[in-house]
Amino acid sequence: MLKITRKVEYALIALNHLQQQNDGDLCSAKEISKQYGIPQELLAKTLQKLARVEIIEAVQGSTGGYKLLVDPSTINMTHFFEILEGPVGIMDCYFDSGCRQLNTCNIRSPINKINDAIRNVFNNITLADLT
Amino acid sequence: MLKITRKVEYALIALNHLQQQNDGDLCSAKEISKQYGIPQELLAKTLQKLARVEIIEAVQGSTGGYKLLVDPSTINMTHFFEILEGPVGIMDCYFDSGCRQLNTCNIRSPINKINDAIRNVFNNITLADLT
DNA sequence: ATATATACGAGTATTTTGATCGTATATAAT
DNA sequence: ATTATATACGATCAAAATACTCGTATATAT
Repeated sequence: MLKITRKVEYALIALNHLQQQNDGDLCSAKEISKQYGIPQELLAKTLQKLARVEIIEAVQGSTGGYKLLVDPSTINMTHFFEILEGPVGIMDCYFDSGCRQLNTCNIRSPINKINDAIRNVFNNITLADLT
Repeated sequence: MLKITRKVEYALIALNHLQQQNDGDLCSAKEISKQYGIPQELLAKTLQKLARVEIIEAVQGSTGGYKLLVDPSTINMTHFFEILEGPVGIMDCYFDSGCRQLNTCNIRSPINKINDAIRNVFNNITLADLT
């Protein structure tokens, strides 16, 4: 309950790693996956997603890899999580409307307050806080 | 990601309901499950757990049911969640030690800070805030 | 050409969560 | 006493989410 996924975990580890590189230095998914003992393909997929939204830059080819493209202090965790996993909240009813209990639900308002509080926590933590 | 479970959701709905009863009035699991459209057996199991830790009282027999046993403002969400689901945190490494990445992990300290922030949010919300 | 990198859709495996079932016990009402 | 209806609880089954892998394509330095 209330756990982040491996995908997010791996992304955070990788971004921390990229932050510690000298400017312009590339790191491959293989390299990172080996160093931290995480599955290469899964990490690669996640980094590809981050490359698509231009948080990191992907360089193809035999000496390719990834490097940071933005100032990490400008990316907060709510934003980051939502790139990888969709809306941040402790219940789905907050976002979509497929809930059969919606009409009779007696905890919507407090749940919304909790959601706001959680999102607020994540809004105030940036990628730069990882290091 | 970061979702509470149905078990917890159902428990919150039920406790909200119990809070609205006149003092001493019992509600059965069946009654509550019908009113909010939630599975009776699952709700019952959850209420049994809460009865075991004496947050609610269970009365057996044909006119039995559950009623609140404590002042809801004395039970915070961290405590409540942990009764039903174990340790509150966005990653397990914070609690147990089965993680193969522990030694090489480069995000332990920031993860711990996030955990503390999340737990702090839940520490400051009580069952009484549900109503 | 070869080796090695990213790109990405499809597919499989595992784990977690959600829900149900069977049986036992308690108790009010008949 | 019997019946109806409650809780108690372990076991089990089903479904959904998550974690991971594979195959194929493309890019590029050597």
